[in-house]
Amino acid sequence: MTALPAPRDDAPPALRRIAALAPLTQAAKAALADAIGRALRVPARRELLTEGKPITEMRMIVSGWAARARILPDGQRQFMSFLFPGDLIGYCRQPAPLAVSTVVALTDLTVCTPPAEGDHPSLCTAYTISAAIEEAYLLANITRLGRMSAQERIYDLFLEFHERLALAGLAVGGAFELPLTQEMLGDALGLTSVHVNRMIQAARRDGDIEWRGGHLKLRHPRELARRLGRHPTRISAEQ
Amino acid sequence: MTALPAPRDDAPPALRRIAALAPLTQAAKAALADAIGRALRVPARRELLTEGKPITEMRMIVSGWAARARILPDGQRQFMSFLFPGDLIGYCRQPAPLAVSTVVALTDLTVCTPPAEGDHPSLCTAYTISAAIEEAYLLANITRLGRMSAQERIYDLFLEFHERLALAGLAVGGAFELPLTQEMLGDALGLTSVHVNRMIQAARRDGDIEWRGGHLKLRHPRELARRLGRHPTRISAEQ
DNA sequence: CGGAATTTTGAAACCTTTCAAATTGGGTGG
DNA sequence: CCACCCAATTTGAAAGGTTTCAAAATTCCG
Repeated sequence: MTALPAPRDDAPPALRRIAALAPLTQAAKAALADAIGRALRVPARRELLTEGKPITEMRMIVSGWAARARILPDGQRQFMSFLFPGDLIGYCRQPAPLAVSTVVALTDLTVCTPPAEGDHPSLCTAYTISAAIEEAYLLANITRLGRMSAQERIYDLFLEFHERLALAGLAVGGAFELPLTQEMLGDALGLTSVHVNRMIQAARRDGDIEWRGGHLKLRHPRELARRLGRHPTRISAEQ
Repeated sequence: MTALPAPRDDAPPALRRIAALAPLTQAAKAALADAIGRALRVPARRELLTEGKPITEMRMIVSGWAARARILPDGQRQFMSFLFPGDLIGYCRQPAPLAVSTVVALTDLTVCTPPAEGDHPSLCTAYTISAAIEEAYLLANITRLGRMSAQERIYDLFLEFHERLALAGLAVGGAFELPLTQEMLGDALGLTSVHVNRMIQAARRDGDIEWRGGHLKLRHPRELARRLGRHPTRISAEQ
């Protein structure tokens, strides 16, 4: 009896995510794995892109969390979206692109320079799908900010984290590492850290979440999603 | 003495906008003008795309206003962005795309099917730039919703309208046609129509705007932009 | 001209922010 | 291994901005 080739659950999260977006050829997988193997460290707080400055190179997050942000004249900060392993940074198609948002490392990161689009058509498809998904999450953030209460915003963002991290194999059973401060959550949700804190405490009291030591567990992700009327993000009819 | 070819200020606004994004070949201009000439009417309130449904064809707004929207389970509506003459609808690169937002006609529209990307490389560039600009305006909306007061949101959105309409030649001297109800503004700004109304009245009292009969005039656009710390949207170092 | 949609007004309730200060927690050096 | 320090979390009270719910006034359109 011969063993079937087992699905590689031990593949790097970044590779897992990209491979989940579009079927990759063996060559494309190898090229991406190679790039990931040569990833470099970036310390927390460092900017990978700065709003208004030219974008010279595409990057991919290999490990850690980053955020797209805008800084207002008065120093306030607004996060546009979060970036996880497998997410692209500076993927643009127009000539001489300028960054429309700053990208900042929220934790210590490792980032790599993924294979160029031209080299592997199957990777090109995955990059395109990745960009489309990212736009969908921008829209989700607009809806959160425009139409949800503070409590709903927090739950909805946690569910988004869960959905996205699961794609890279980084969330199991409603639980995942959450290396954010309550102030960072506030920067994403348009709330003060004080109010985020109060709503988190309410969520704990209600038995909806556990969050200690950088580890978050959603007690009833399904039921929470139902309460919020939240649907999984889909951008393509395929698969 | 021979007359120089004068810039065609009488070109259709949609063509003006696209031509302003990237230099177009004569053939591309002709093809686009031809498409615009065969535009069709779409009545107000009609949906041009529906969230979750397949996208079959690309469109371009020739005249009128539309919006990208999401409808929540409880019937609330959130506008993601507005679409003006020269803006693209359903321009996607991934296979079998599904609409991530509904697109609804806010006024009676005319829309056309613009030339496919493959036919004119210069148009492809313009489409790409158009998509990048649209993303920048999504980010602007996130910042508005997350970090601005009601009054600031209204001013900032009006300045965005001015900037975008000017590109198509539809705004002069700080004034333009604004065919929105205060409820629609609320749907974009995450506010109730009642509060939009109160803030609009305050803006009138302060002498910052005039708005009657669908016609809006910003009294001091420059000074208003300065007060808000608003910079023009730039996505490319070229031009 | 009539009816529907939109704008306007008021008062009270509600959610979120603000400002400060106290407490907790994690990491570092002695 | 403990003490210390800084960052992050937590708490309270008061102020503030926005929503809610009606109802009235106005405007637009057929």
